[in-house]
Amino acid sequence: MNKISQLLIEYLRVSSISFELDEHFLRELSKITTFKKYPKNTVLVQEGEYCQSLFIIKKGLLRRYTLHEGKDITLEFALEDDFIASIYSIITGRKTVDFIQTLEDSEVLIIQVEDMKKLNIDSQKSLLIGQELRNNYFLKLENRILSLQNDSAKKRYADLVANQPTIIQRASLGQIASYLGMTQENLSRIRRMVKD
Amino acid sequence: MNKISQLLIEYLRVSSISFELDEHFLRELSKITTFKKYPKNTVLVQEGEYCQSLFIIKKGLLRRYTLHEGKDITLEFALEDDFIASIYSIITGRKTVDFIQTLEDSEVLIIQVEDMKKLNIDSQKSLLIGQELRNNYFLKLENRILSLQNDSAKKRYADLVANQPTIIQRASLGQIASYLGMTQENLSRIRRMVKD
DNA sequence: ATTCCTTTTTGATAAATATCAAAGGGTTTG
DNA sequence: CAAACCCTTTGATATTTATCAAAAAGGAAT
Repeated sequence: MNKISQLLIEYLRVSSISFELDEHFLRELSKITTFKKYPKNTVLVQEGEYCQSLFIIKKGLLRRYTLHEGKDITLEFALEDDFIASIYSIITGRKTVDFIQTLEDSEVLIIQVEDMKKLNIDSQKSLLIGQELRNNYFLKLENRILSLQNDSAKKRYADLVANQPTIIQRASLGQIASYLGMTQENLSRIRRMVKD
Repeated sequence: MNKISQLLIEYLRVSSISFELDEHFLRELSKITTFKKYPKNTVLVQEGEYCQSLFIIKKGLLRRYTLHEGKDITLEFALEDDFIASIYSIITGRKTVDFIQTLEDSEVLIIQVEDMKKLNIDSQKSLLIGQELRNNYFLKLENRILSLQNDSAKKRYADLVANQPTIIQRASLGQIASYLGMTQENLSRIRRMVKD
């Protein structure tokens, strides 16, 4: 068993995927998986690219963002044992409208989704995994919508502190503020209020 | 070919599903599909139920909503040839936290997702359909997030008018306002401003 | 039409958030 | 060390949005 299989197994154990994957499947999957290290602030994916890559984060912190009317808007943070991708591009086959960058020195596993079709594996199994990934993602998005739709800026910040406390320390104020749908000045003031 | 098959075929043709379904598949699917009419303001699904139903709307308008801190919050509208469901409950198998109601006299096809497992069909095919439904849904949610995260109330309203103009006429002000994440007083004023 | 009920609009005011400009605090770099 | 840079904080003000209360406008039933 090679290093990449090992890392994949670790990922599957830690992540919310409830699947038991057999050795054969893992061996096949590891064939199309690469392991890479990137320094802080590296842009892995850029607007306008056709991006079918799935990044599984073994170490570090990544961010997906877009330019909405010229402004840099954070769409998503992804920590150790999360994955991140331009799902829009994977689904539609069109050029991505997002960027993905590292916010820290990071180590990732990269899987080209299109390569999965070439594997000698049970296609049903990979469909089921895809289904589970989509399900998890969906639950995240629904919560995010409810929060943006109804909660005050203060509440949204408090929820982020409660649910993803390390992001507060590891990302910049502006990146967090845009993720929460507010200006960085407002977030700065909220943060001060909460501290006291 | 019975009436339900007919309706299913129509749905598949009109909706964004890019699938060609063979007769066998349709015949099987129609076995577990029922057709029902409901008068306006009927609650089809209630918080606390285990709900595995998928509603395909042939006529009318439905709304999914939840009680968030006591307030009625619209999560989704669904028109003719949309589908609507408590996807949370389907995914997690837990009790739903949402309600689904008709806003007009409506006609729907109902499929119990759990029944699909019993069908004598190519399971790969049904996985692929599920995948496509999830993909479409995902794209909707991403747009919704971007809008709630960045746009002003005025812009959110304008986008709704542009993208789902009939909802403006068919749902009540309060239902639309909560969907857009604002108070109904604010929406009332915005609407007046836009008219002039 | 009259009553009753619900929804929408309006008004006055308060609170939340954005904007713009400048100052402060670090860190890196020459 | 000073200069340059980036990020964060602070201040003053404007804008947006929410809140609360009441009036107006529609609909449905009698």
